[in-house]
Amino acid sequence: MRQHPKFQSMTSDNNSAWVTAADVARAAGVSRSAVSRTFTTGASVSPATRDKVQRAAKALGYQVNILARSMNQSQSNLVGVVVKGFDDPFLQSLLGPITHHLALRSLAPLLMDASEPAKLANSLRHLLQYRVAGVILTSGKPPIELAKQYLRLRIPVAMINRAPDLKGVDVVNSDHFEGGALAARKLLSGGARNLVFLDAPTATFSARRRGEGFTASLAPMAQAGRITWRTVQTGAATYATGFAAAQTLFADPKQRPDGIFCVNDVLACGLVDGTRQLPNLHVPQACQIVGFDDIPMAGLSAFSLTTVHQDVDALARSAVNCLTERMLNPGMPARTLQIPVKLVVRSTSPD
Amino acid sequence: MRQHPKFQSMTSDNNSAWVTAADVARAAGVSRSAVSRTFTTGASVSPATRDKVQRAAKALGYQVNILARSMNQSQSNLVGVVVKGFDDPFLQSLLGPITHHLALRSLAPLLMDASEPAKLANSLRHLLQYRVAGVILTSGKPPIELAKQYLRLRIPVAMINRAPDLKGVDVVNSDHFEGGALAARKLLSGGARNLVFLDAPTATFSARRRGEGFTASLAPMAQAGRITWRTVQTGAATYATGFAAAQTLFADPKQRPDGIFCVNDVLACGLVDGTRQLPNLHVPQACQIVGFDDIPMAGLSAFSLTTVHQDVDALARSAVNCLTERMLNPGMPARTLQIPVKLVVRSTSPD
DNA sequence: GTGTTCATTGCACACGTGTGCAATCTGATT
DNA sequence: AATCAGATTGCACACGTGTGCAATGAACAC
Repeated sequence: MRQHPKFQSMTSDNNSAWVTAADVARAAGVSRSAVSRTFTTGASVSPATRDKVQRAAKALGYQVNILARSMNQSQSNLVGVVVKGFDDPFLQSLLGPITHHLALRSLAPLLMDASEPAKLANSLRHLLQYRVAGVILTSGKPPIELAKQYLRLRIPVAMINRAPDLKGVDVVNSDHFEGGALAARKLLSGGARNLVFLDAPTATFSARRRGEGFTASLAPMAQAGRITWRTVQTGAATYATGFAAAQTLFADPKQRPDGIFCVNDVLACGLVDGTRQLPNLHVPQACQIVGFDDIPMAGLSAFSLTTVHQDVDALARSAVNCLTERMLNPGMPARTLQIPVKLVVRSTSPD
Repeated sequence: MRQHPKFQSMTSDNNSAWVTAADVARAAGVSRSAVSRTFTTGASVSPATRDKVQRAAKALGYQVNILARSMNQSQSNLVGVVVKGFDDPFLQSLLGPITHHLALRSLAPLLMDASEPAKLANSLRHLLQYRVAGVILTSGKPPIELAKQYLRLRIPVAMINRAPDLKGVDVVNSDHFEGGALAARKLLSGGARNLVFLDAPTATFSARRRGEGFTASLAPMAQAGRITWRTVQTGAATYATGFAAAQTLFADPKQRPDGIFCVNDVLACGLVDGTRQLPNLHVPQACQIVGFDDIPMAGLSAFSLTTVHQDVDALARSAVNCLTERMLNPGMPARTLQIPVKLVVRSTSPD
């Protein structure tokens, strides 16, 4: 409820609760501009007035109104963070670093859920209303017409682990291909000769690259006839699916795999758990298992999974970097960054 | 970089990119007020003009500037969500529902990390700058002087699973006491006679209540000398700690517990895993284990943990409810809500 | 035809801030 | 002492929106 002008004098002294720069100025005996400049980095204020202002501000409990500041320069310091649901452990582990690196640049994350694809467009529209300074997409292909709008408005967009198919959008990816290759080489050096790539039907860019890296490293020996390998499609990439896969993978005694590369850790952990139920099947002696992501669960002694580690901190840092650099220089050509991965050897593979 | 007035006519036609209500008004041939009213629920606009405006808005890609709206009514529709780090699986599972229920009321979560206690005060100060419509605290005791400031500014604050020791702040808690009692009764009915409450040193309100409920339910039989029980303090409440606890708990063959209540699931899962390494110790035959929280990991077949389920959706919904009600009626007396818990029986207890 | 009620519309002000411009002040140099 | 350069300050405008108030117009009853 806005105050009518004629009543304003009655309420301006207190009550309205929110302390404004004008209040501080009055208390400190300076102009409102001085207050503004005190709280603006790089502005010209004498030490004396700055001191007076800060003293008064502290006494009154003044906080700069970021909304007003944002409107004035017609851009907020909010960054939209779009996630697909909150169930995926890997995306969860991305959230902390993103928040951290945004905070380092005094940006704040505005969380948006786009679990259903239809929601994504709405999320992006909502973010537009907040005049976000940028957007980090951890999933979902942005609707093309909205992407153009973002581009036209010069709002930086950065995507993590997504296909670099959108012009003008920075992409930060783990080196999924190399990760797949690492997994393949580890399995081979561990003695595996009948290999399986356990894949899920959601054919994401990351998953595809992992598979490509895996099979590329297998190709020479496969062509020489020294190993066999096949891809097994599961249901959704869940723990339960991985658990169930143990049954089917080892059902045929004549065709038992001795090395399995899972497209991600959730699937792999389920598989490890599932193999425990099977008689005479010791991991890693009878069969090695390698996962991907290195989510916290993979490190637990219940699974102790050998896996390909994604550097979530570097992913987050690079994405935020892309945003801030593009904020300063909107015309900058789009980049595609590769973040190195590394193999973490635990108990589901020898050594 | 703001445009100088004399150049404005050169740029106003396009370029500035952001479409304002004035642009829409011009295109639709109506006043700017009409545009504003079209996008304000409950305002008075004729169907004819509303239609013209919406058509023009769509054509120009107009999005209401929420920052400007917020400033005008001197309150944003951002809600601060303060979490302590992003590692705790239970808090992670709270994030989704909170976002969801906020979105239902067209509020957006502004994430703030307060992993170090010192950060908490800063987080709350930052939120003040955003003129947040409310704050949800999932951890950390708010500094008393800042709390007063929030109270004075009539900013609703809701806490989840915290001690209701702050006046004027709504608190939503799971019924930890009853949860502890449920665990005790389950263990007793399963035949346990030498009980242990596995606690962590972080003496949070939730943990204390769980312990109190547990011991209260044990008291009668303990006084009758029919059972024994003790509290065992571990290190930090982590998986590794729980894993290690298995060794020490069963070290003395003369004093082996046959029923253990863990203060949370992470600890319990570690313990379950740890007991697997011990010879001749079958869960649940030799020893039952009950956890608390029902985090996703507890349901995995690797642990299949009997545990006390917290209704995260109800917790989130209630917290958001408290906020919105208090936004409408700031003077409302503070409430303390109890959310029922329920026992989820899995494989670490009989039946 | 006249008077009355009510929905609709436009004007203008307010929200709280950053900042260009001109005026003023400070201190050093000639 | 006079001059000048540079630092500091205040004024006023702009950011984009919501809304009270008065004016306009339509619909309706007599």
